[in-house]
Amino acid sequence: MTDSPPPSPTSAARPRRTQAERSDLMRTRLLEATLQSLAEDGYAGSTLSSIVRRAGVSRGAQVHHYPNKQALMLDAAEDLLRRTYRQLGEMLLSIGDEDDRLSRLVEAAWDQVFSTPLFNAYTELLIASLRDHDLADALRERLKRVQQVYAPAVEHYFEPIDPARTSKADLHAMFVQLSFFLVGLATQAHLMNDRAWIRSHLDLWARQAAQMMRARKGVRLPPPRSEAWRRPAV
Amino acid sequence: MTDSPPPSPTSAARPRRTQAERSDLMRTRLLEATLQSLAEDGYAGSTLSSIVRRAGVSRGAQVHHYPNKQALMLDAAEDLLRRTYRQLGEMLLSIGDEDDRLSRLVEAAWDQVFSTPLFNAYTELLIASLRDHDLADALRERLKRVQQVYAPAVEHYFEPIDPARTSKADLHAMFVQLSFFLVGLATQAHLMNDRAWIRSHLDLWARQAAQMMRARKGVRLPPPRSEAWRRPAV
DNA sequence: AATTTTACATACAGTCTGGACGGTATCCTA
DNA sequence: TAGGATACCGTCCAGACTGTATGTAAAATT
Repeated sequence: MTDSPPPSPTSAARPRRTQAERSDLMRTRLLEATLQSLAEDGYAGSTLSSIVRRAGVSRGAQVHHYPNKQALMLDAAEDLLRRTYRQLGEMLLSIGDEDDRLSRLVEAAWDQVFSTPLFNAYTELLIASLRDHDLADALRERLKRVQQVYAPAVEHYFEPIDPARTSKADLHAMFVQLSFFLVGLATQAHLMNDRAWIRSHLDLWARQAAQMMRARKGVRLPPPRSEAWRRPAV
Repeated sequence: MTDSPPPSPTSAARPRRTQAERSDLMRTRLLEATLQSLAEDGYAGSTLSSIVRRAGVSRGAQVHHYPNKQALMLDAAEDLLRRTYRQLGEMLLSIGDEDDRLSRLVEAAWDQVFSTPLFNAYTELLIASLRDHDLADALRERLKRVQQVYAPAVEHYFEPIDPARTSKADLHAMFVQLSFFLVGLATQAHLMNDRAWIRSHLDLWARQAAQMMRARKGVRLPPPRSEAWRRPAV
């Protein structure tokens, strides 16, 4: 996958870029600025003018790549979910193989994903999707992908304590529930000015989940990566 | 607390309204329209023009009672939380004294509060408060009140199964967690097109909570109402 | 090297928003 | 019942936002 700079060895002193390079770079800058803007200024506050200003490009560049605001937002949502996707994967890999895997996981999820500014952008898109059905479709579609990464890892790392009482479906449901809890927390954490308080709630969830499931013994390898994992884009 | 209509017995054929009556009615109409608009059109979509149109009043009336948009929104938030406050109270009273009080409660909370359009308005205000600090202050303040209604009811209706393992604080925390879960659900339910799926998640929470707590036996009276309950306004 | 296509820039048009203002109707008080 | 206060109305205005139209440079194609 290492692409060596082909025919032109004087790439250092080359101001010439291929069209695709120019486009890619421009799109990247626009998406980055859009997500930052969403996180900082919210959905309504993210006007095209402000995004372009933030990205340091002209208004014309944006309109060239994205014919209207919705197109930009859709692509930004796409990009955001792909990032979150990767981030959740890295988070899963970062948790060790100790017995307190549950509490480690929930804390890592909060620290590395749900409490980050980037996740604020997701929240904004989420609320906006209540009324923008195209956006809702895009989010729904991508959300399935994220769950595909999530799901196999659950069974890889955890098992029911009492299989008679707790089904595998329950196990998965627990983590879906966790994600909802974390989303709810993310939208209201700014009203609860206590950091330790949040910790204690994360811990409570872990203790509570520990009554239904436990970490599998001797699991040292990371979970199998789903097909969708590697695919770079749609 | 029953206020008898005082000196004027000919109130039926009286087109004259007192100034206070006029103001109250106007404010009520504006707040009602604002909350409806928040729920249907979102925070950004709730412009003064649209609100005024929805309320069927003039632009001047609004500006007379609320000098700027923020004032209107703050009062609307106030009103919304007071309504939610009452609604949660009624919900608590509506649950019976059977043993499945837990699952009844979580379903009632979802059906009667968190899944309603009115709660959408709350969601909008919540996200808006991420950037509007005045709004955040107002919400934070009022949220405490709601929790004051919530808290005593918890201990009134439920008790830990194993007091050695589950503290009263844990009990309360469980319900805080429930509310966060429900908020998270409310913001994403439109992406999960399955009604039964939601039910099953509510049920899972109840089953899970049932491992830590149980309904107190023989509790037939409603919980003691906190001071804040009756107070009509700030 | 000429020409076509793509990437980017600037200027402008139409719409909408929030707030201000001048005027009128209704109510209260003395 | 007269005069002041309060409630309400309709319009105007400056700013901002989105989308479009037009122009220029850079790259690709022939």
